[in-house]
Amino acid sequence: MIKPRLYRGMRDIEPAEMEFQEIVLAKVQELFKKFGFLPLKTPAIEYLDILTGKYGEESEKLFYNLAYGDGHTLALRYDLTVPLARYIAMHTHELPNIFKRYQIQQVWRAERAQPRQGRFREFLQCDVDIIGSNSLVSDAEIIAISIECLEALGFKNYSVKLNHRVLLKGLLNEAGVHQENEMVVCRILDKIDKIGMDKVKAQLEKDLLEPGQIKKLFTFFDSKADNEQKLTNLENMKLNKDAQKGIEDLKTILGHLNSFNISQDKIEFDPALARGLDYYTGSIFETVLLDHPHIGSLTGGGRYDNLIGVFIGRDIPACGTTVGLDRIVTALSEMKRLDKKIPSNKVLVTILDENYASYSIKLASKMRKEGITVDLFPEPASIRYQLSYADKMNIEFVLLIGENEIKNKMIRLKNMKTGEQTDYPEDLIIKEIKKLTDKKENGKIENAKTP
RNA sequence: GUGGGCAUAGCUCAAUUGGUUAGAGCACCUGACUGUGGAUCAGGAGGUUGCCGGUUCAAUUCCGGUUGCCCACCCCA
Repeated sequence: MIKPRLYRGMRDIEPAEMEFQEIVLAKVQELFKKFGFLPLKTPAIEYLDILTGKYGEESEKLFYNLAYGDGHTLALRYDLTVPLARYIAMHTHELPNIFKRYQIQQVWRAERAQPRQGRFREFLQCDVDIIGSNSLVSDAEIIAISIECLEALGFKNYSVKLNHRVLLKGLLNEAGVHQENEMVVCRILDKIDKIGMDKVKAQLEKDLLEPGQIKKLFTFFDSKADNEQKLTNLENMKLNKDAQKGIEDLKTILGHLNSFNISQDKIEFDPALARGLDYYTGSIFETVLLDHPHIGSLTGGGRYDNLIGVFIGRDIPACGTTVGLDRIVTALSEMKRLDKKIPSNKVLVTILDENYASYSIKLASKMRKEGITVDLFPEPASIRYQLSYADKMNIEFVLLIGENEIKNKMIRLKNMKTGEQTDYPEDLIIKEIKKLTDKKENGKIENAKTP
């Protein structure tokens, strides 16, 4: 015998959770379509050199590398953005000048799994990207779509953090931070919210920066004002070109977001936000749940204007975000929005007698043609056995079909909730069932807790 | 990758300072109920106490190792 087990970070998504995931997925997908995005799928496996050199050293340690007999070096995709860039590079001439695509597929990362934080080694990402435009309308639209996504799923207390890579670079330059220290400094700065200003200062002082540099840096980050004010404050400092470019971009994006009718208080300009992936070149953003900080970001993205160029030697601007579907489901289930028992509007058609199995099959088929969801019991068995199944499956309506029914030409309908049983002539039974299940379906829609 | 905790029935957990046959609830199966589920009652099945070694007359309990899981940090979706 082989002990059944799962590789760490992998999980089975069981029927109840899967049904829930499908509801969430349908909403997300509908939204992407509404924004005019086209679907795309790419393979799980890519050549290793397609993936390397894009994410940064730390991330690339998390690739699942595949050994294969023919000597090719392969890996499972780490995200959906680089495969998209590869796809664009292979099809530049056929694609429209602006290409908006959404993609919903799994990605794999060999990091330590942590279910409570919605963190797995295999997880579902929903990406939306706009390829081919420099316009900051794209950045704003991508942020708008992330927000609409969360709104559609019923999230309320979230915040979109927004920053700009060029601005960040400019600010670090102003403070004289060496390039090799940039990432480390960013990472520490990022923790201002979590561990507080003083601890951050202490960490920076520890053989990284001079007190003078730290003082300078904090003139940029130490601000409680609103977005507009923060940006204006920075602008008034007359900083280097990079910083100014970043500020200008962010102001423009915030302006467009206004036009998208996105309320400004959902967005927080955070000059310390860095984000991990190397390929970002402009705006960067992510969303977090204020009540569930341990879950980390639900969405994250930014502008990456020279990623595609890596494959064709000519830059094509691009901007996009990913929506972390598994993480969203984790968050919703933590918020108790996930109803484990999804009400069923199925009808169970029983087979009580082997001799009349064909009658049950035919009736089930007829009902399905009428649009009724029918679960046909697969074998002749005792009523007890089949009713107990219906009970476990939360099925409300059961059709009893056995010798009595065939002889009397009456089908017995049992309501599992009330225990009531009524006999209907063959020609009326479908109509009756349809009436009952339609009613239930409507009630279900009216009463459905929006996840 | 760093730190901490846990490991006993399918699940959730008991088992006195180390002491006889490792228990309970839920779930499962059978019957009361030969055409009626949930409720009740009676019974049944289910275990190499993660694995390997050590200490001891005796280990679920103590020690060492190992594997797995959980939590936090890091990073991220």
